[in-house]
Amino acid sequence: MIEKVLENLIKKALESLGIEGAETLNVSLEHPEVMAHGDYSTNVAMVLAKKMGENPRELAGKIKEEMDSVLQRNDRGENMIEKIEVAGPGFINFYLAKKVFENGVGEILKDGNQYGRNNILDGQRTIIDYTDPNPFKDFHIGHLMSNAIGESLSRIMEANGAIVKRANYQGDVGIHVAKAIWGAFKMLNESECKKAFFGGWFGLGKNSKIWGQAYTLGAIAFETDENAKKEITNLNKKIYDRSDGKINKLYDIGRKTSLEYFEKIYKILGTKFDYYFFESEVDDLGKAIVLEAMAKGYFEKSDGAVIFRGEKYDPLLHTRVFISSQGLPTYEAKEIGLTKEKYRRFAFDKTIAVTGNEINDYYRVVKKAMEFTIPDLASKVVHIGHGMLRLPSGKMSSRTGQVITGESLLTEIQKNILEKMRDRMMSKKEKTQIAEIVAVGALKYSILKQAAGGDIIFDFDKSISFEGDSGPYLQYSYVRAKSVLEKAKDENVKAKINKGDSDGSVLEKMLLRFTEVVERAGREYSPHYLAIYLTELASAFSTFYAEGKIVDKTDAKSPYKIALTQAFSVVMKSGLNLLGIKVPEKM
RNA sequence: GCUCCCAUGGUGAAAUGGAUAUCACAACAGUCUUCGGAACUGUUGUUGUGGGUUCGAAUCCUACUGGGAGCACCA
Repeated sequence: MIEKVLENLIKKALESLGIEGAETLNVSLEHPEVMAHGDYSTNVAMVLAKKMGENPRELAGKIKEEMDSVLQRNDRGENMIEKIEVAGPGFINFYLAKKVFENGVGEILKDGNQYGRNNILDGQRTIIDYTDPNPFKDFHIGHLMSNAIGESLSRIMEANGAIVKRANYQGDVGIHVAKAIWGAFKMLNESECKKAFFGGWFGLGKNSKIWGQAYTLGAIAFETDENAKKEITNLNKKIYDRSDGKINKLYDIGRKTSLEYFEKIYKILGTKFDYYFFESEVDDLGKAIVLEAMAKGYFEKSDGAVIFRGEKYDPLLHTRVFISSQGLPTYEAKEIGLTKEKYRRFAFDKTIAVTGNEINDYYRVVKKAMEFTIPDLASKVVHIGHGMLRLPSGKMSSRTGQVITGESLLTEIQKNILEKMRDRMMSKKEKTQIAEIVAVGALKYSILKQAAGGDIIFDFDKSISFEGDSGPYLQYSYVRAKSVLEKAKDENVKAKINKGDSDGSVLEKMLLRFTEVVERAGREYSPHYLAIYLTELASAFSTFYAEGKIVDKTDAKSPYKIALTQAFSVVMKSGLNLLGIKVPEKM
């Protein structure tokens, strides 16, 4: 809104100066890094000066003079700009009038939890595909990472006006399943297997742990024991064609308990998927599409396998196998089938897959192959590769059993938080619930605060801090605000915005930037802009909070301060919600 | 070997080609009869190396050094 006003002003000033061609220049209008430099700043003079061969500062001065006189001619009562200054090498800085902030705060209170929502994506139909754990294997911290990013992106895109469907793509067939089943048969004796067939056995959580161990056993044997390798390959075939009743039963139980266990985790994390896709339902489709394209010459046979020569189209791509020499579709072919199947279920304008970045290079090959196999969909496919959660000791591997499961990590964090809460006067049940919200918040924030592409070095003691730059810090600032509002209610001081109340504080300025941050986070698929913003906002509120009493009957500005506090609580709650983080009412 | 990604205070990170490189942790020095101290204020300290483009470079180009990932039937 205000950006439009400023852009128009710049345009008018340039027109009256007779400067042409400014439209095509790369002119920016941005917030100066230092707030003392004003609310907005433009580099238009510096860009133009280069083109016109003039001194940038002098030109900035001329443009500023012109803008001042444009403002004079306009209705001064409606003027939203307090002053304009030329600074530095030729920046033109704008300082907004108090009433802009007062109106802004009023708008936040009026819109409530709708504040910040916008329509820049205009109903764009979007599928976001994330988490993607494999049944029969552990749900490890890498899956937590994909989930945190995917869920947050989903919410941000929704806030920007998209229609979002959440999808989860899981590998329920393949050699990893055979490894786990093989391991399970080795680990369990006759009677345990019998019990397993009746679905009894251990609790749900433990059951999943058994599968993780079974997988590790099978995976190691597969690499070190030739006999075992043969048995597992054989088992894999039997799983595929469902020819053995005993195996089928164990497979069905394993698949079911795995998926139920994942659901439990999604509930804690706050994700509800609209669609589930399984490899077993897209592999035939993917294979068929590839074979059809091979007839047209886009794929070729090599050593019995069907391959795609990516380097033919782009030197940065390479050759990949899409159908193995055994005739089984690989990940690449399945991904094509998946995309087609996604579209069949929900005709999307865009589909976004969130996965680990180790597949970045071959996703590029797959995308190129899509241009030939499913050309109408290929341009709608976006891949976001996130970094890995690394342990200080090195890479995580479920093959060697060196994993931290998502569950154990969350439990550990929750324990720390409960310890911190031990003096709180609350029931044990309430404490546990709050600790869960805070634990999930701490974990998600530590993932979302940095740009998605990079790795996160995961130090158990340091990464999950409850101070400063952390999820609990944000939740805590919200709880404090709520506490203030409680007191205001008790003392019957109501929020009110009077003309001239604004003092142009950092808190006011930050509050009004929420919408543009939501837009940017959506445009660049980067939740971390939001996370960073919320931390700055919380910090501004904490400073404001410490400056003096907010609720004070003797202070004429108290109603405005309460209004600010309320606006803060609204924005913080919405912002955290967009990160997929819940807010407790106390903690 | 080839390709891609990355390198920012002691540590972990941020920065749409813009002004004095921002934040947190740690360290040090302070604030506390309060609306919740999981807080606030202050101090110290940073763009891997060499060239180049630009009025202006952490950001773009180039060479090097160091790290990570990928490179044919796993995903």
